[in-house]
This record gives sequence, structure tokens and C-alpha cells, in this order.
Amino acid sequence: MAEHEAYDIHGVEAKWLPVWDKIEPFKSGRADDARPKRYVLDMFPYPSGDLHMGHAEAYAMGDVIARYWVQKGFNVMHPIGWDSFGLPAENAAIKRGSDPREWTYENIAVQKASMRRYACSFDWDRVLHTSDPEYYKWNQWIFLQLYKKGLAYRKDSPVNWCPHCQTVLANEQVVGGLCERCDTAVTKKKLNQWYFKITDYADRLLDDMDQLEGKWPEKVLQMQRNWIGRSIGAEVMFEIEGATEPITIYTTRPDTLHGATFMVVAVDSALAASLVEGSGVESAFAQYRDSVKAASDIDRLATDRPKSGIFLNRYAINPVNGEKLQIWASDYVLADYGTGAIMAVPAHDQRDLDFARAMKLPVKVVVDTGETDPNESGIATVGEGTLVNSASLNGLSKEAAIATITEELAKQNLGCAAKNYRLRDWLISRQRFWGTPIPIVHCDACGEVPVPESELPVELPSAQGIDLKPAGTSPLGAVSDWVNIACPQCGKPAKRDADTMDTFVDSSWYFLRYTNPNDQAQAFDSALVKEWAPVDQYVGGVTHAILHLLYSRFFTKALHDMGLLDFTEPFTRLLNQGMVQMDGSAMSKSRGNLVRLSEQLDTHGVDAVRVSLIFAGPPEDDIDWADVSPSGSLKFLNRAWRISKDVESKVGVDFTTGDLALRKAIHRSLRDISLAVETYRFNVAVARTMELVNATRKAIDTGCGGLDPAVREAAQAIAISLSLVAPFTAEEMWSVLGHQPSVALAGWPVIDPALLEEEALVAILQVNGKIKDRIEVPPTISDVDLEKLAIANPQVAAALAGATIQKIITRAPKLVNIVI
RNA sequence: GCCCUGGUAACCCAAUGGUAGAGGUAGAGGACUUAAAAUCCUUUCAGUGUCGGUUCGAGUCCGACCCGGGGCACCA
Repeated sequence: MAEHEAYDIHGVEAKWLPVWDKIEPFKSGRADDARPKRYVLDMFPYPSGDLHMGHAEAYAMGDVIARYWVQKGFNVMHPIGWDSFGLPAENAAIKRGSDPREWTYENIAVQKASMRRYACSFDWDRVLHTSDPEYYKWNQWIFLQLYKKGLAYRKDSPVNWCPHCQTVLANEQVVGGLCERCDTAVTKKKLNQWYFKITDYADRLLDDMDQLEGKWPEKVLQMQRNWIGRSIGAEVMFEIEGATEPITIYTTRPDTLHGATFMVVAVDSALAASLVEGSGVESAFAQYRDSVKAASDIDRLATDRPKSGIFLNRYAINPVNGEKLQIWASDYVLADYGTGAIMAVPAHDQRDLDFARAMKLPVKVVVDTGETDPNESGIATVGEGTLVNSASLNGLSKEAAIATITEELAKQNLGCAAKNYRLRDWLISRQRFWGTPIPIVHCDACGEVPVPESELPVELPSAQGIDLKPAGTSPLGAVSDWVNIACPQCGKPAKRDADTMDTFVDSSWYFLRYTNPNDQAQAFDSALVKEWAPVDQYVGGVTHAILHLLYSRFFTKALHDMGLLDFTEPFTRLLNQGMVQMDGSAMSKSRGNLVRLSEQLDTHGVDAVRVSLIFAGPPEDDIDWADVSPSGSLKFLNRAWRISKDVESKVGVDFTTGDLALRKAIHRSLRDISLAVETYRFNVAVARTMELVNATRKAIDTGCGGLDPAVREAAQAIAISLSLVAPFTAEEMWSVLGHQPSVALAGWPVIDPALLEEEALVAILQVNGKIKDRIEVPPTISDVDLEKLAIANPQVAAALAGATIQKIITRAPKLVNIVI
């Protein structure tokens, strides 16, 4: 029976994919294209095997926006590429004894095929792979520009070292003392490494977030703020007894200077080492320092561990009252934050108080907060209060005291206002093969010499015959005919830098490259970038909330300062899609709860899977596959498709003669779907489409019938709405309705405002906020008329009996509330 | 400990400060069918985590607390 048949889910896929390949509905930036431009970007994938359910969700979300904007008449750029440098390829190559290139490009081909099957609305003429020399050449070029500006530099310092991956890690890649990739405990190693000076941009990275307020998820902004961790305070100088050089300390509480009762320096700092010289406690100090070094980061992270330290047998002089303060060394002060030295105010800082009690040091209250004396309670009082025991500061509030003392110290050249950041410079050197070579040559005579731009790219050699196994130094260092070259400056024998760049460098500017991905002459064309960028809508997982987004923002600002960009924020709007889980936890083969995307596509078809993922909930929420019903989605898509089969009117029929009630439902739905899409409520947009399908079904079966022009109008509106989430079904409907492909370019129907008006609606009559009756009123009813109707209403009248009316609130045409 | 989020029916989720239910899943009943599937129709189920406040009116705004998710944390 015709009305009960179901459409062929795989048939439509095979039918329309080749047609779309010919039409290329999502090709962007044709020379004669007058449509206004928009840029939608999905975070590009790492090519580790085939696409999984998480990709399917993310790309479905990006597609809704891209396809909606195309329908709304924009020239949408929606490119895709691969973040194809990185460790998994190298590890696979080690395992298989092959070149990382093979594994990488094979996987890219697999993923690309899946994306095509999935009907992602990508512009396939804008594709990039970060592991192509044509791409990473420009990584090297940008490195050199940063180098010229002093934003790329090399230094010796203790770095995070993963003993398993045998490479250094950025601070951002260490999670709870463990390697983010392999969960091995991270150790410290002193190495000479390259850094990008992201700390120069700390203030702007923080302050420019004002532009993103309301456009990025609050959660991400908060995470970035926490990560940058700006703290505002003061530096204060303390004279050291028997020394010529003073010590500078950093504090956020200069108001408590009178309460300082000792000083602490970081045990592993140069300062501690110099203070201990000649103190007579050298050997005890060395012993303590070595025991601290032996402890892992994990031990250090335990905040409840008892305080330890050693008195250095030296004294500092408190600049405000001349008191002698013992100087201690401890591991609770960090060498690489502030100045590596603090004044300890145990009364008003819990850590200092814990230390003071452990070491029997004095505690002096200088802020009266009205709480119990920390000497008795053991709890430092850190809140607001009035200054006491503080000479000229007595009686001041905390805030006033901070301002006063900072000014006084500055006047006497004893200190100044200061800022500090939790953010550290970005360590980019990696001792691995499969990454961008650092374009620097080390020459005994000339030192570090940048590779001339004309000689870029510094290409990776073939991995053939190279031992890629992690050995603590870069595998490239052992490739003698690659590493040994003539110094570009003096021509004498020299060596290339054998480290490669962190792969986050690759993804920090790729969104610029898409504007002209095959440009051989430059990293990007500033004129084209100006046309397309910044990215109007970025879509990706919250896992990159700190690393990738912070680095991209930094690159954008740095390139802006070089005059290459006219904007300072790369991503105008950000949508973080949630994760797809199974039974409450992340899907994984090892957990045995993996749902294979390809199997779901085989069983239910591409469209049903896409609809399921979109409809399961708000985009930002995690969804559980157990709550998702692809068979239910397929049922819905069949219902929609059958509507098109039941349309009996001809193409081009005059809609204005159609059934009014259905037309109103159509136009209201279209308005609601638009609004939902624009506010990221894609699940609601699908629900509204379902409603329209239901209403149309009813109209066909028991209302105006399939010949009514409104039914055609509805079917077309459904097809266009579905084109955002179910491209195959939508195209099939469009074709059944007698149109040429592609429905993706049909254009969003123009909404007739006259059809949005209701001819009658229900007004609520309340007494004291309680509903007494509902009456039908014309939408144009005035407050006065509605009020009259309310008072005349028998239900209301009964409730009002004998009472005096205090007040009447009228909101025509929806509500009257009579207060008695 | 500090900060950001969220808490509505059996479940996933909707509701410009104005009728708590749009949509779906699951369940129940019915129509069609030899039967099943599919399809269509009908239908059960909460007063919105707790307490207080603002308001004529609060799921929605404010405060405190409870529970879940996330970030930062010996950063002075």
C-alpha cells in the first residue's frame, strides 16, 4: 500500500551523493558570488582511524549552522582538514616498522570517505593537512616571524618530562602531575628548549575576553581566566643582614606587611643557594633540597601534606618596622612564580600559619576581622577587616591599607605595585620525529642562526632507516645527512635544531590558511583573510577549552601586531558540543561500550543517525547513546517523506489560496525553527519540524486534503527544514515534490508576518494570581475591553463576591489578574 | 577551599516573569491485518532539588543550602 511504504535509506544515499558532487552546493568563494560571506569552522580531526560517534555529533552540529546560513543566502565557507602531525602516527610507525606518513595518509583517506558518506557540507576545495610540507613550511615561517619579534626564544630550564613518551610537555599537557597522553608521572628535567612568549600577551588574553562574553560558553571563558591566573599585588624589597643585595618578594597583601614574622624562599631557587653560602648550614640545606627534588610532582600536589623547611641562619629586615625576620627555605614556595620568595604573614595566610606552627615561629595579627585569633584557632583570618598593630595603617580597611602602603613603599623606593600570572611561556620543543622541524641552525661560530626564509621548508627526511623509538633526544639528531649542514651565515659545518614543534603550533593558525589553502607564496593572503575571517562560528569539543583556544588567540594577537591581521580574536562565536557516551561513561573499545558509527549508519542510515544526535538534547550537553533512538528518528523521517508523497497539487501552485490554519502553522514553525537554530537549540528546531509534520499529516488525512496548496507549501517547508539535519531525506522529498536538486540551495522560505497573527487566542483570567477562567479573545483586544470581559466573567465574579478590588493587572491579550 | 554550570514526568528534554508540556522514547488501549511488522488514532504519569525573599504573578529573578558535572588550587 502506497501510504505505508518506507523509503530506501541506502538507496537515497547512493542516489544523491554523486549528484551533489556535481552540483557542489557548498562551494564557497566563487568569483561571481555576490552573497555576503560567513565562515563556519569545525575543529579539524586527528586522523586516528575512522570517524567515531563524537565526530558524527560535532559535524552534524556544524552542518546545521552551515546549511542554515546557506539557506539564509550566505556565501558560507565551511572547510575541513586534518591535524595530522603527532604521536599516535609515530607510535603506529614504530609498531609496524613503517613511515608515519603511511599510517597518517591512509587514515585521512578513510576519514574523508566517511565524511563524504555522512554528507558533511564541507567545501572540498579547501582542504589542508598540517603534515604536508606545503603547510608546515608556514609554521616555520611564522616561527621565524615570532623569533624576529623576540617572541620565540630558547632557555635552559627544568621542564616537564614524560619518561614514557620520552619527550617534554607543555604545562598545559600535564594534568594532575601526569602526562595527559599516557598518564605516566611527569618528572622534571633541565633542558635547553624553545619557548613562545605567550606571557607577553597575558593581559590582552585576559582583557579581550570581554569581547567574547555571551558569544563563548561562560565555562570556557572561566577556564581561560583560571589558567591565566592574573594576580594583582606588590613587590617589596627586604634588606638582608650582612648582604648588599636586598631580596624582593611578591605579595597580594602588602597591607599585612607589619604582620610579617619570617621570610621563605623557594628551596630550589638560585636565591636560596646564594643565601645559604657561608651560613654554616650548607650541608643540612643540601640534604633538604635533595629530598625535595626526589619527591615527585604528585607528592607536591598533595595540599594536606605537612610543611617542611630549613632555617638558613640568615635574617631580613622588615622595611616598615626594622624587625629582624628569620629566612627559611621551603618547598611550599615556588621558584618560578613571583620572585621565588615571600614574606610570611601567618596570621592572615593559612599556608604561612601552618608553617609557623610547625616551626614554632611567631604569629602577629595585623587585621582585625572579628574572627577568633589565629594563634588559638589555627585558622588564618583572610577576609576584610580593620588594620591594627600597623603604625600609620591602623584603622584603615584592607583595601585602603593596600593602596596606602603601596604608595608609601613606592615613594621610598622600597617596592611597587606588581602583577603576576599563573600562565607560563609556551614550551614548544618536542623530541619527536613526526612534527614540524624547528627552522634554526646551531653553529659553533655564529650561535643560533635562523634558516633563511628562501630555504623553507626545512623538510622532514624520510623515516626510512631512522630509529623512531623514544630515546630522550630527537630521532632527527641521528640523521647525519639531514642534521649536518653548512651554517647559512658563515658556511662552516653546523647542525640543524633536531627538535620538532608542539603540534598545537599547527592548529594555532590553520583557520587562516583555509582562506587559500594552496597558496604557494605566503602563509595566508591578508586580503582574503580580511574577507572571511575571523571565524563567525567555531564548533568543537570543550576538551580544547584551554590549550588550543588560548594558543590560537595568542597567535592571532601576535600576527595582528605584525600588521598581518586586522582583528585580535580568531573565533567570534564558539559552540562546544557535548560528548557522546554510553551508559554514563565515554565510549571505548577497552570499556566494551563502543557503539560503532559505521554500524549505526548501516542499520539506520545517515539521516536517522544525524537526527538522533541532534535531537537527543541541547548541543552542549553530553548525550548517552542509551537515550538515543535512531529507529525513532527513522520513523519520523519516513513520516516526513510520506508527506511529500501525499502532495497532489502541482509545482508552482499559488500558496496564498491554501488552507489558512495549516498555512499559519507552517509560517509559525518556520519562524520558530529559525529562532531555535540561531540560538543553538537544534533539538528544539527538530521538535518544531516534527510538530509541522504532525499538523500536515492531520490536514491531509482529516482536514483540507492533499490537493490543498497549503499541503505543498508545508511539504516544501519540511524539506527545507530537514535539509539542515537530514540532507538525503530532504533531497528525496524535494525531488518527489517535483523540484531540481539541490534542496540545500532552495532558500529559506519568506515568512508572511500576516500569517503569524492569531485570529483568536485564549486569555487567562486570574484572581490573586489564581486562574479562574480562560476565555477566547481577539488578538487585538484592548486592555480596557479585556478588563471589562474579566469583571463580567461569572467565574471571576464569583471569586470577587463581596471583596474590594485593590488592583487590576492587564496584559492584553493574554491575561488579567485582579487583586483583592 | 575559590570559581563556573546544571537539577522539570519512568527516561531524554520544551516552556520572551503570565495556562508547567511542545517534541520524542518507554508503557497501556484501540483501528487495520489470517498473523506479525509497519502505519494511524487514543491514553497514563510530575507541580519544576530544599528553604527563604522580590513580584499582582516565579521552573524562570535574588539569597542560603543539598546533589551532579567541570575548571583552578601550597601561585603568596
